[in-house]
Amino acid sequence: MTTESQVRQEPSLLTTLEDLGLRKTSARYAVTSRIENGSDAFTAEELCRQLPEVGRATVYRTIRHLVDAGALCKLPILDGAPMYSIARVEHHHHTICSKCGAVGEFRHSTVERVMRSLAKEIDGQITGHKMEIFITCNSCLASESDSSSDA
Amino acid sequence: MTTESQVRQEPSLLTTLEDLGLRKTSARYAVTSRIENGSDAFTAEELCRQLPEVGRATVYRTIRHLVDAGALCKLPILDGAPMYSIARVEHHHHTICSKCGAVGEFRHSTVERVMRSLAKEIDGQITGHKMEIFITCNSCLASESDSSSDA
DNA sequence: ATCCTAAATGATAGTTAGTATCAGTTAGCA
DNA sequence: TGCTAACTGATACTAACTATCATTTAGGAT
Ligand SMILES: [Zn+2]
Ligand SMILES: [Zn+2]
Ligand SMILES: [Zn+2]
Ligand SMILES: [Zn+2]
Repeated sequence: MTTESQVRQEPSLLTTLEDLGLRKTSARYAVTSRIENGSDAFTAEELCRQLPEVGRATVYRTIRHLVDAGALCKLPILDGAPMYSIARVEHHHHTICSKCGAVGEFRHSTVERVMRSLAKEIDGQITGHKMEIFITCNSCLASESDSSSDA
Repeated sequence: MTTESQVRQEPSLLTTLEDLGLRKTSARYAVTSRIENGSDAFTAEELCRQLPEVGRATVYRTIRHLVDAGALCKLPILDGAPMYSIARVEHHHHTICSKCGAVGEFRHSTVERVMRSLAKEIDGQITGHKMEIFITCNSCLASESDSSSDA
């Protein structure tokens, strides 16, 4: 009856920081809860704006800790500041809506299998990979068809 | 006898710019030939340093034209300025050596096929994808095994 | 060949995104 | 309750661009 889902409660980002041996401060509480309560991917500057009571340096430092710990993904959106999103699954890839910037996470064994098979084709030793799928998300598709019906 | 390779000569980056309706200037000649004669991927700032006679704004502008035209790839190396490399194949992906930054290009139909099959799994409409494989390149592997033999 | 003009250049100033410094504050432990 | 290393945040700084604009130039017209 003591299933894994009961034992392992969702670890908050603040807990992640504690587990790194870092102190539980009010600034860190503010940053991590803002990230967890926010609905989507965000940039460092956005977070700074949303948390004027926390110093910029602290916001950036906290993000860096979380990225290093693997609790946040850093997504390089070309032309502009990188976005961050909570890493919910260990190894995964991202979908990014080119219209609205919504970020999704996915994992598919086929992708991983193909990666392994590429080892033969590629010179040197593979140490990792990254992949982003660019999409127009459903809500952007919906609003697109709205405006096209006006024309 | 008039094979395609004879008709279609390797289009230089300067020609790419001309084809965009841009003028053939000495600054553009300097930038494009430096890129073509350089051996590997480069950053914008590197190019500026190598071409002190060309204004920074012009270097950046020229790079942007070439990226827009698809003649250069812009690679987001996390933490730092993006690197650029000449796009030799239409659609392709990159290998990046984490040790020395060497950039390679590859294309494999399996990857593209998997992408198409992912359409079912993913919400929204796929518009494109990107993929980077991180490697330790052969020359970095060689120098690694050198130093380990010292220990 | 020379003139004309829009295109291009490059010095400089400005912006954005992030890092370093460091005096003051605070968490967590004794 | 006090101690001290960890942490904070104001400020200054740097890196990587981007905007401005007076000056120069490519390339077509004559
Ligand atoms: Zn969207
Ligand atoms: Zn993967
Ligand atoms: Zn290498
Ligand atoms: Zn592809």
